[in-house]
Amino acid sequence: MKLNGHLLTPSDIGDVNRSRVIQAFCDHGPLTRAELARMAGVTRATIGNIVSGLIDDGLIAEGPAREPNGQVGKPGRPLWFGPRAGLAGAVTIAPGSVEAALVNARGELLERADRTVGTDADGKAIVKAVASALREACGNSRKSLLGIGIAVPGVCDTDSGEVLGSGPVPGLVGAPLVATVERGFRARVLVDNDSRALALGEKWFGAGRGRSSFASVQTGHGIGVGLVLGGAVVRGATGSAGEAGHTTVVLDGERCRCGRRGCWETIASLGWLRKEGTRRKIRGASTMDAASLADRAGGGDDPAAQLMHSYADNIAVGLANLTQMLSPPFYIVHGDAVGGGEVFRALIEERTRARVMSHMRPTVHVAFSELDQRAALLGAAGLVLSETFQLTAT
Amino acid sequence: MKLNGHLLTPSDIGDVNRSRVIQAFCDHGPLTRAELARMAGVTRATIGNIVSGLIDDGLIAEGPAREPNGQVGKPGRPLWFGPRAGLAGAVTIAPGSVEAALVNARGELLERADRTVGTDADGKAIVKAVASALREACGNSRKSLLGIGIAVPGVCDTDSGEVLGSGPVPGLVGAPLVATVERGFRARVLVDNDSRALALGEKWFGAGRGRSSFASVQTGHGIGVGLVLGGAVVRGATGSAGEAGHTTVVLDGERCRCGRRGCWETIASLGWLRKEGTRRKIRGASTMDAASLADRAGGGDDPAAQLMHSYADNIAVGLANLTQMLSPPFYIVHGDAVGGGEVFRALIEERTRARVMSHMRPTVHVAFSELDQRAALLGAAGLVLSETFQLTAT
DNA sequence: GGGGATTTGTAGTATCTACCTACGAAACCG
DNA sequence: CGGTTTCGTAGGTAGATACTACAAATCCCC
Repeated sequence: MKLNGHLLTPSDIGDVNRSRVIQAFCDHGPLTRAELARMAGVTRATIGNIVSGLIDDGLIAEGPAREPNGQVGKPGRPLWFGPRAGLAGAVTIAPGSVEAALVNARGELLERADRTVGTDADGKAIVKAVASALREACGNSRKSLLGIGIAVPGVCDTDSGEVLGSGPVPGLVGAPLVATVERGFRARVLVDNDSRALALGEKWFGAGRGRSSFASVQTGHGIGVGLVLGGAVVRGATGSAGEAGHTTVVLDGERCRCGRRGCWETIASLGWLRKEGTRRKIRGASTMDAASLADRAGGGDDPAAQLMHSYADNIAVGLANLTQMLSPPFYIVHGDAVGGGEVFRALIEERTRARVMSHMRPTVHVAFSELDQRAALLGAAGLVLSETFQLTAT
Repeated sequence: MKLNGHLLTPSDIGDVNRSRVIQAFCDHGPLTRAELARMAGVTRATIGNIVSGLIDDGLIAEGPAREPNGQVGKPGRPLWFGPRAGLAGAVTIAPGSVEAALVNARGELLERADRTVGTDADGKAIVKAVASALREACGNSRKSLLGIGIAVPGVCDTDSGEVLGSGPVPGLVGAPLVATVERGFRARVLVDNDSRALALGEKWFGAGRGRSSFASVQTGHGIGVGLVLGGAVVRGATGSAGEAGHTTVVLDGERCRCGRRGCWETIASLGWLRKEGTRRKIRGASTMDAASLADRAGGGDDPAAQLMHSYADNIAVGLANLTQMLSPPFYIVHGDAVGGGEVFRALIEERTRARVMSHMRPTVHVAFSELDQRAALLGAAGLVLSETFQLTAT
């Protein structure tokens, strides 16, 4: 029986304020003390005290004075993360492969390493590959890591560090992933679902910067959602939130690979696209994706254009449901759909707006992620940053 | 451009800690300083300082010393809200009627008043009825109100105080509700959607006490959801979150009153129940509800039992979708379904578990609200408490 | 009946933090 | 070169909890 997460102590307010300043650096890039003070509505002296702590820790460094730009007054000294500040180890695990990286607080990937494993690899083999790739990417920086983040395709409980279920990489379930890496690197190790990691990547390094609420949507073979509400990612009981791909949108619809019927995935995944393309007798449907579909639709292929419309509309069904339920004002789409380009993005946005109640239409905005293939690794690093610099919402 | 909601100041930590202590009193009832200190993991001296501020404000009072109960040591003095502490005005607006009450921090309804208005009343008439009912319920306590909370059926933006849309009470849209009441009572006035208000009522005075995340589900003619995640209610952009009744669960299903197709409401509302009952040729279907259905099913009426099963299963479709998406560990059901009693509750819980992925089944718990007809008014009061005692999540 | 043990609530001091005011430093302008 | 503007910093003040020590109230046991 605890009182909501203990009480605040005077030194907590320092931690919180330092965290907020750090987030401001992530959101806005280099800033002078005076700029920070104006943003926060406090005096320059206060900001000076706060950043002096960060400078002592080596997280923040003074850049060279900005060249005079015609503005009167003493020019400010820009502050930002040093190139080796806020180092985090980042790992992504996918069927058949493991990737690791060393990421700094600027969101730069300083080192990368990957390993291939058998698609039917057991937990031991995967953990070994993770440790090996991490050693290659982060070995020299082991001492200065804030932590190591691991993004896993499947359900996992970040608090306990357990992987509870993973369709794509069954060997991971129950594997001593966190414990082993923690022992080997003597660093804090955090594991999370890959869709949520993508959301955290966007929050720290992408289009989610400065937004307190948004949804990140992974498309492709499966659909997963990472929700950020009030600045924090929603994990749910035992980390099982975000299985949006397996929400029912067609009661008594097609059988889904999860065993249930009419899941969103059954009408909005690559699997559906290819099957539907085949049914509509479109050439090359069995290897089709959003990119090739958009190409052909743009080239005047009418059946392709119609199929693209259906694909966007089916994706919009789930986005609309999310909007009705939670009304996050912003969607960041990852994965296959991004290949469809601006035309496809606009189509998804338009169809989503059409599918929500009229008064919330103006609030719907759909963007495609610009983090490309770095997204997953940045997400794993974001996991570490979010845990290290915990922000108490106002 | 602001730094996330300003920085924390030393005096903020007092506010936060006082708020947390207040929430502890709501969650656990009367507590001594020593009990609070143990819960919070701080010394008794610290708690003594915190509560002394609350005692000075008149919010908390020392009760009579507990009678010695065989435990050694000096007996503690229980502290709790005084009977006239934390007074809030509470208003609920429904088609044809307005209800107001004076509620204290204990969750007791000290005064009540109601007014009837025409179902086609315009904004002016409704606002007048609200003011009149409030004067009767809270007139004498006007000076000591923390604020006034108003629960409205429809979409409303709590920040701006605007009612943006209301199917049941169209006259409210755009009415100067908040401004008028604020002027008349010189108190802070907060308006929110009724489903979210129910959630806040449960959070402060019901089964939501002490839970950081849960979902409150209103059943009956329409379906609305109030989500509490991390201690805060989810409002979404312009307050439009919670329209779960209008999420698509049957693609291309029946036309819904909202104009779209296959909304959850089309298969899980009283309207569906009565139509389906008629279709199945069940006597008295046109006025049937969960209570009468459960009665007849319990009396051995097989068609009724089957219909009840379908009703529960259809409600479970939406709860399962919520679970897949957000995995709140706890559902508190209000409205018509509560009439179905324990049998119906167990049925909904069982069907929801059957409809979610296997690993999250143990996390699903469905409860019926025990706040009965007070729920809405307590929710309106909870709105005031939540705004007054803002809690920063850990 | 009385001493010891246990628990409760309250002083007083130390520590942490942001706030406020004032000041030197560095640029622009005329 | 002086005036103006802006930037960063130093010193004192105020608010809050942490810690230690102490008086008070009850039970237990001899």
